[in-house]
Amino acid sequence: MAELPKAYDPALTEDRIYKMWEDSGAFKPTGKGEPFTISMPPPNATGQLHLGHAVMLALEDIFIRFARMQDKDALWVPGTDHAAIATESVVIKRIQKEEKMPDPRAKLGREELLRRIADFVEKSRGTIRSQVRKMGSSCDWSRERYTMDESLNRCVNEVFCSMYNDGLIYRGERVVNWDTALQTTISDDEIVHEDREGTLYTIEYLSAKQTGGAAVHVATSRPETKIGDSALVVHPDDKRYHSLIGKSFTVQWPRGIETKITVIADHSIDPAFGTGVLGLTPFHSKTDEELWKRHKGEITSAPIHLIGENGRMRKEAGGYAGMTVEEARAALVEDLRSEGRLVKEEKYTQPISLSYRSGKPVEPLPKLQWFIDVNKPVVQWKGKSMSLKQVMQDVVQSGDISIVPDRFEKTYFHWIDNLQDWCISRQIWWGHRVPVWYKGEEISVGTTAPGGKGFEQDSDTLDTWFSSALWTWSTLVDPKLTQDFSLSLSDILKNSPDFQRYHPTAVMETGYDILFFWVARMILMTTYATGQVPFRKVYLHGLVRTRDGKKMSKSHPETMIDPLDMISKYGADALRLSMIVGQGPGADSRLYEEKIAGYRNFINKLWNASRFVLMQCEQAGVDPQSIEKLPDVSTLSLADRAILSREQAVMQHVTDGLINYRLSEVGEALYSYVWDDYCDWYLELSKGNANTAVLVHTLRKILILLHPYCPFVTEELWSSIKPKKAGMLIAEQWPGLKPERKDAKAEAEFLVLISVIQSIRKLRTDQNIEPGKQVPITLCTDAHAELLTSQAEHIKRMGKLSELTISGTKQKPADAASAFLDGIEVYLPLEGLVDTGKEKTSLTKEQANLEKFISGIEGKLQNKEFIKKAPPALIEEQKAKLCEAQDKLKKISERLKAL
RNA sequence: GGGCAAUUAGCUCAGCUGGUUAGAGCGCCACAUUGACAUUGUGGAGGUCACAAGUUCGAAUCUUGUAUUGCCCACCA
Repeated sequence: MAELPKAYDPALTEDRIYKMWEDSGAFKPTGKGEPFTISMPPPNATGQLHLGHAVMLALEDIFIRFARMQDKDALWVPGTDHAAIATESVVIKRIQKEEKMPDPRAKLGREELLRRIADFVEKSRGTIRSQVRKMGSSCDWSRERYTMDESLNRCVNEVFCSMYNDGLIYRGERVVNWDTALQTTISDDEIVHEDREGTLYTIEYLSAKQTGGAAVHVATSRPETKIGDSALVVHPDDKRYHSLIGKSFTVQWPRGIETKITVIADHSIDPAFGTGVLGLTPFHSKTDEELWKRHKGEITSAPIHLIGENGRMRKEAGGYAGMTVEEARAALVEDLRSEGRLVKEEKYTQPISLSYRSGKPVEPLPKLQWFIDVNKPVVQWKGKSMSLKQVMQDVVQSGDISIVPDRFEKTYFHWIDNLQDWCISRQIWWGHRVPVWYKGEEISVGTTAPGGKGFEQDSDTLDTWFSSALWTWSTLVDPKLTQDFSLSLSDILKNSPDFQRYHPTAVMETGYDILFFWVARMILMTTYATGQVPFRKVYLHGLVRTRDGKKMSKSHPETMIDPLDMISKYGADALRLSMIVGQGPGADSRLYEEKIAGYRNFINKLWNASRFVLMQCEQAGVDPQSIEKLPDVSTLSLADRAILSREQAVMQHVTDGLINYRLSEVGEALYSYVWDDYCDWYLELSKGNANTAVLVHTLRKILILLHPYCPFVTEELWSSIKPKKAGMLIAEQWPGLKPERKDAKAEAEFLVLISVIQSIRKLRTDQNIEPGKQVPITLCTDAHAELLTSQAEHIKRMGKLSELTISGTKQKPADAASAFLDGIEVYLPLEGLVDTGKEKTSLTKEQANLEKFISGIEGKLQNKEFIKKAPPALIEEQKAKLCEAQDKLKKISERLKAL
C-alpha cells in the first residue's frame, strides 16, 4: 500500500484524476436508467472563467454526479456562447488598440472582421474549456456545442422561418432602443435605469396670442426633442386646457423652425406634473410613440425623425442639424432664453436609460427592425391557440416548470405582464445573420439563399439571446441531420436520438440575473419550437459578492477573486465547498479567502482521517480493499454501533437534501459528521481497539456521500480504500438505507460516554491540571455503571486518567473537585489541592442555569392551558427534563453548601 | 410609484412544517508540539434572535405595522 503524504496536495491530484475520469468515458451517459440532463449555461467564448461560472459549475456538477450515482442516465452538455455584441466589441477594441485602426469595421470589411473574431474566439474557447475542467465539471465533452455551430445555425434559421410563417416574427418600423456607442439596437431588457441629476426646463410653447387665452407652458427634460413634437397632450379633465383640445397650432421655434401640433387628451397625463402638458415626440420616446399610436387619427402632422443613429441632430433639426444631442439642447435652451420663452429651470432627478452593454445613454429612435410578436395567439399549446406570453405563463402556473426559490415565479410573471414585442435584429456582424434576402421590393425568408440573382441578405444579425434561447435542444439535435435541407425542423427533432432521449432537461441552473434574458426566452422559444418545456426545474443562484457585500468588478481588480487562483492555492474541492455551503438559492453570498482556506482544512482533515484508517489496517495486517462485509452488528463495540447508526441518519439527511436541492444544508451536515462525529469521537475512540471493517466501511460511505461536493479528493482516497472489485468513485452507486442499523440506544449511550469525557476534561482545565498529567477519577452512578465500566478503557485514555473508579452514588470521595451530569457524578480527588474557587465558580454558574431552566419548565407545567393543549409526548418530555434538572440541581447545591 | 428579499455572537451564515437551556465556521482568550491531522487538538468567553403590537398554552420561527439595508420592475414628460 502506497504511503499517503501527510497533507493533501490538490495540485498533484486534480488534473490526473480529471484525465482519468475523462479517458474512462465516465462523463458520458450510460444510456440506461431514467434520463437526467443538464444544459450547461454556455460561458461567453471570449473570456475568463469568473466566480459566477464557478458557482454554476459547482452546483451543476453536484446535481449531475448525484444523479449519475443514483444510476440515472446522466448527461451534462457543455458549450460556449458566441456572445454577439460583447465579443464583437472586445475584438474591435483590441484591433483599435493594437493596430491603431480607428474603424476596423470600415477598414476590414465584414468578411475579414468576422474571420478575426472567429480566430479570437477559437483561442478563448480553449481557455474556457480547460478552466471548466479545472473545476472538476463532469460534463460530456464529446457533445460540446457552440452557439455558432452550423447545426445550431440551422436551428436558428428554422425557428426564424417558422415564426415568420406563423406571423410571430415581423418586420416593422418602430421606435427602438438605439445604442449610439455600439451602433446597434438593443432589447428592452438590455436597458438599465439610472437616476441622474438633470434639469427640468419649462418653456413657453404657445403664446397667449396663439391660444387666445393663457400661454401654454410645457415642462421637459429634453428640450431639443420638442422641435420634433407632433402634439401636446393634456388630461381630459384638466379644465385649464379644455378649450384647446382638438385644436391645431403652428409652433415657431428659434432658427426658423416651424412645427405643427395638435392638442389632444389622454388619461395617462398627470395634471400635477410640470404644467400638466406633455409635448409628444413620437419618434424619440417609446411612451410617446404608444400615445401617438392611440391618437394617430386626431393628429394632423406626421412625426419627425430628428435624431440620427450617430447621436447627432438630422437635417430635420434645421439650424441645429449636425449637433450632438447635448449641444443641441444647450443651444436651443440659450435661444429660448434669449427669446424670453424659458420660463423656469429646476434641478430634477431624471430617470435615464443606459445601455447595459456600453453604459451609454440609449437614444430611442425609429428604425425598421425585426420583432417577435408576443401577443399573437397562434401557438398551439395543450390543444389551444395561445400567444407566446400565455404559453410562458401557463408552463409555470401549471407546474410544468418550477423555479427554486419559488418567489422568483412572481418576478417571472411580473416580467411577462410587462413584456412587449422583442426586437431581435442587431446591427452588428458577429452572430447569426437574419435569414432574409431582399431584391427590390421582393422578400425571401428561408434557411438557404433563394435561387435567382440579385438577392441580397439582410445585413443584420440576431440578438445573441435568440440562439441561446434554443440551447437546451439545439445542442441535442443530430448535426448530421441538420445538413440535410430536405428535412423540416420537426423531422430533425424526431430523428435526433439525443433530443428524443434527453429533452426536456431536468434542471436549469443559472444566476437570477439572467432569469429574463435567458431563462424566460428559453421557455418562450423552446415551447414554440419543440412543443416541450426546455427544463422541469429552474434553480437560481445569487451573485457572489465580496466580504463587505460589494459587487466584484473588473474596474476594481482588488475586489475580484479569481477562481483559478483559488484552485491553485486551495484546490477545486475547497473552492466548491466554500461556494456551496452557507448559501441558499436565489440569495447573494459573500466569498473571501479565509472561507476557502477553511474548507481546504476540512479536505485535509478528511485526508488525514483516511490516512488513519489505512494505518489501522496496516497495523492489523488487513488489506482495506479486501474488506467487503461488515461483521455481525451484535459483535461490535459501542462506538462502532453508534457510528453506524449515525451513518444511517446522515445518509438519509444527505439523500433527502440533495433531492430537494438543499445543498448548503447537506454540505454542513457532512462537514459536521466527518469532523465532529467521525474524526473527533469515532476515530479517537477507535484507537487501540479499531475494528478495521467498520472503519473502512464508514470511510467508504463518507467518500461516496461527499463525492458530489468534493470529487477530487474523494476519488483519490477511494482508490486506496475501495473494494477490490469496485471501479472509480464517480461511477459508484449511491447507497441505500439500512434501517436495521439504526440503534438509538447505542447513540444515546455514546453521548453519555462523550459527556463524561468532556466533563473530565473540563474539570482538568478548571483545576489547572497539566495537560500531560494523569489523574484519578471517580464516577458515581447508579444508572450507568454497566455502560461506564464497559467503556472504562476509553474514558481512561481520553481523559488521561491514572485510575478510574466507578461506584454507586452512596460512596463519594472526599476532597475532590466535582461535576454533575445527568445521573453521573464526576469526582477528581486532589488531596487538599482542589481549587475550590474555580469549582465554586463553575458550579454556581451551572446552578444558575439550572434554576432558570427549572423555573421555566415549572411555569409551563403549572400552566393549565399548556397541560390541556400541548401534545402529551411533549409534556412527558418536559417532566422528564424537569426531574433530571432537579436531581442535578440538588446535588450541585449540596456540593456548594459543603464547599 | 409598485414588488421582492434581508435584519440571529466581533465577521460570514444555519435554524425546514411554531415546543432547542438558540447553533456552526472564522476571529478572540487560555493551554497543548514526536506516529491521522498545527491545514491540529483541548477547554472557554461571546447573542434581551432590528423594533412594536397581535395570534397561541407556547414565537427567532406565524400575522400586522415601523425602521434600516439591498435588489428587481415601472411611460411622471
